[in-house]
Amino acid sequence: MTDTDSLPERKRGSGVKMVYDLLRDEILDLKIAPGSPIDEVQLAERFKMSRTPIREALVRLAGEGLIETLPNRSTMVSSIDFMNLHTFFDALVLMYRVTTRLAAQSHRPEDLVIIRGFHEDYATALKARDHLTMIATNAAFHAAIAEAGRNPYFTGLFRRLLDEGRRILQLYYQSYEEHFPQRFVDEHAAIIAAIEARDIEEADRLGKAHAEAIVAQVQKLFSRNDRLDIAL
Amino acid sequence: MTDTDSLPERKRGSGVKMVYDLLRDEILDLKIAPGSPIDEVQLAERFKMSRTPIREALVRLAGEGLIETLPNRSTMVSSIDFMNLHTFFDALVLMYRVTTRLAAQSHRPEDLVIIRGFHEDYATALKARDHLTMIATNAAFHAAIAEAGRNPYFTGLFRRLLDEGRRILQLYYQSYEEHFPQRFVDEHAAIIAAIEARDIEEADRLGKAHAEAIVAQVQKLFSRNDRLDIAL
DNA sequence: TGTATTTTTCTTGTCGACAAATAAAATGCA
DNA sequence: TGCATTTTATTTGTCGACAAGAAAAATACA
Repeated sequence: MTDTDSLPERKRGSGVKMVYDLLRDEILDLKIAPGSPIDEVQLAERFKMSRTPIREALVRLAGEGLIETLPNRSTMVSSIDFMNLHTFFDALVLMYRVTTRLAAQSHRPEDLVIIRGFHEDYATALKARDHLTMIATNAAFHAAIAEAGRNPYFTGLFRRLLDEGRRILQLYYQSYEEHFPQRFVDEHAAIIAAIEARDIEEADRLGKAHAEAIVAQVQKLFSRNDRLDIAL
Repeated sequence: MTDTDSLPERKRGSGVKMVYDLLRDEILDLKIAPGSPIDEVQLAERFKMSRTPIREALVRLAGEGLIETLPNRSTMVSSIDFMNLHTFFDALVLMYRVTTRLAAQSHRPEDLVIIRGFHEDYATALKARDHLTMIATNAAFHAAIAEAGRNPYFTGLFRRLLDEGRRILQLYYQSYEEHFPQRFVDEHAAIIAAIEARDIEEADRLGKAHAEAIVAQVQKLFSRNDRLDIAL
């Protein structure tokens, strides 16, 4: 509830970004449930600004598929399409491979500093059993690898996939609390090593294996839930 | 100049889409040159509506990277980044492969009808030597193949790449008027056949070859221009 | 009581106006 | 004349208000 208590003064143009960033995080952290309605007026009151900048932020979020807008009617947080999760996984695995591969090929020394930073943040969050931070830093870690590959088209799609993945992993850890795989930290380390060694094929292989391990784990959970649904 | 003379009456909500679509086409057909400034007020007068819907259309175009907005300053058509064309080609070739492959795997009979439609439109435009239509229907043809693959993530990125490709091909044909490759029509036909036969590997191979042929041809031109630039 | 129609309420899409930020022009000064 | 500073002009970002559309509520009617 203490969102914008601090500064009633904002710089011109910063409002949109603020609303966009905050709403985006709330959606990706599942603080707003998929399907929830989004009320422009309510947001305007909350951020103490007019509906115009709110609307612009919403248009941008809609452009990234994070919210859906029914003309003349409501706008709501995009629901997760469980029926077509496989398309998501297909795209995710391919982008893991491509970005890791390109990073091995095109990275510069300074990229590795950033990547290692997120790697350590992830390990720390894992030890602290802090799901939210784990998920966010994991996404940041792989996004940083993609950036090191220096292909904005791949980076753009991959970011979108990682975002969607944040919501799915959030769901995952909510229903499956026990599992905190140290294994993923080790795999991250191996990926960094392959990138640094500029071993493209190895980076590709590790990226693929890493992605498929995550996908398999998530699929295991959801298939279990599927069976449950049928049983009920 | 006779853009919106006809209907001064528009339906609520249609204005944004209209401006968006028209501006998008003008950008992709190079009717507005990259780097050109975009004036909100001017557009508002031209379409006889207030700046609000214009602005929303611009925000969406910016979201797709077709225009660039400098805060508090001007907004202009995105320039083509010739220095990093290779990232574009990398992404394009991969998406050609992936989408053709997936189409061979997942298409339904009705998809082929649509694909064949664009195929014929393309052949017709080629015979008529109508560049603009050629380029647009070529993009539509491959977008239709992507749709048949039924992976919205790939389709989304591919559409973006095909859009950007429209601008580049436009440039290409402007400076290199002679070449109207019948070859591409034949390759399209071969791709359709592979998709229909559900021959995934062949579709992949043909998609890759087709993409690389186009890339090679465009690169040949631009490398020639590069040399010219150096000579001057 | 149940269904069709009207009325009301609520949300969105659009508008015109104003204010902040920047660029351009004008002025001052050496 | 050349440069720094002030003034003006232009353009963007934000605001409050209003009207169109759709959903919900209320009413009429069988």
